[in-house]
Amino acid sequence: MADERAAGKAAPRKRADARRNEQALLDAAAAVFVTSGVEAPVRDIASRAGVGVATIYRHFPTRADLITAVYRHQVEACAEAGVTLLASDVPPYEALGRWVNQFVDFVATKHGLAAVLQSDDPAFQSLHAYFIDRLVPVCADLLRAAADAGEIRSDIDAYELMRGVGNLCIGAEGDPRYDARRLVELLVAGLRHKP
Amino acid sequence: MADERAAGKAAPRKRADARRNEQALLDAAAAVFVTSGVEAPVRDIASRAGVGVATIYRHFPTRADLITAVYRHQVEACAEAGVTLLASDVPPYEALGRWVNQFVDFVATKHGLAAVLQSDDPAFQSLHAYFIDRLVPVCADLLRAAADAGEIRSDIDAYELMRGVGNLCIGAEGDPRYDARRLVELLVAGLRHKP
DNA sequence: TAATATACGGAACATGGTTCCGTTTGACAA
DNA sequence: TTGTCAAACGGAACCATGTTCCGTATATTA
Repeated sequence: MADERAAGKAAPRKRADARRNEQALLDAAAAVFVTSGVEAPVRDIASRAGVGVATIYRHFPTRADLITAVYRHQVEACAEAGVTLLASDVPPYEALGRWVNQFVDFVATKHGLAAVLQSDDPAFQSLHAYFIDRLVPVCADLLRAAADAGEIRSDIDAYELMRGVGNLCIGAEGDPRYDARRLVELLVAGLRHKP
Repeated sequence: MADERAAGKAAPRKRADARRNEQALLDAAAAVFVTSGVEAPVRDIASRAGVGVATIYRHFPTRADLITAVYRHQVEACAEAGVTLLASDVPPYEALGRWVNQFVDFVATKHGLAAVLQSDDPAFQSLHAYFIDRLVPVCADLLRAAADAGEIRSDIDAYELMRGVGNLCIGAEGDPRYDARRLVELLVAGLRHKP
């Protein structure tokens, strides 16, 4: 957060139009993501924001940066919710289950987000990394607590679980026969079977 | 299988070069899929087969048709293995588990196949449909047998389970920290928890 | 108000799927 | 064997999308 000051140089104030456009882009992207999914054409986002395409790249060097920026708040909220749950008096396994459900509710409602999170397209690597960096430690804590309490098996890695849950969210929209929540519940229930 | 004869008109024998090219394309596609994944550029497949790109579309109207053709044998084998397992004296839940593992071994080793199976790109819809049509009924039988034997809960649909398993296979290659087999085991283990 | 760095827009480029069209060729009959 | 022609072919052309470049416009500050 204090990165630029830490670098020792006073942060040169951005031009007003630049700040305005950045916000317009975030708003436009958020709106377009809702209707067309996170893989919507860049041009759509640009025109919705009333700017040229280059302006997107000027503010968000990679597509992943834009997506990250749009969802940053929610990812942070999710991470914090995990910490809160862990500190609460909810039993560890239930805390884990609730937190995972919250994560699923977040991801599964963002059209295409889950797919892009697991995509091996290098353009999305940093997005994947951000989610992993931010959420895996939280998940690990919840997982450890439940394991320590003897409620679940202890041979599953938090990274692996997060990937699995993320994968289960793929295509969760638009197919009434597929309910990601139910499958994630199944997966989490599987944790209770000690090997 | 007897479709063209059923239509009443004698099947006009294809030209020799056409048959030759079709086979060359299947071979080339199989080889390219191994090295570059099923989303390899069409041009790569064409040049590997020594034909022009249009020849691909002439033989396989959609990309999905090509992929289907390449993997048809293995999908059939998988379906038949399920039938065999069901008829064997392996206990139903174990039969289900074994069959699912076999499916995972198949899908998770085909780079990009799992992702494409769940893609909402209409170009791949028929591929998705083929897998579903062929495998869901088999899965349903195995699932029902296990449920009837009281070994698992009975509120999970075969379609949903197959989608879940397929999803868990996404990105299974190239990430040593993610083992699709282990997660699928977890999911299947979750079936034993009666709700 | 003038000078300049900053930011901008849209054209241009790269890549990949798909279609079109003029040319080639296999099959068959004379 | 050769002539005919529908079948099949190759690759250029077309379209969509991500990304970069460059000439222009403008916010800022002196």
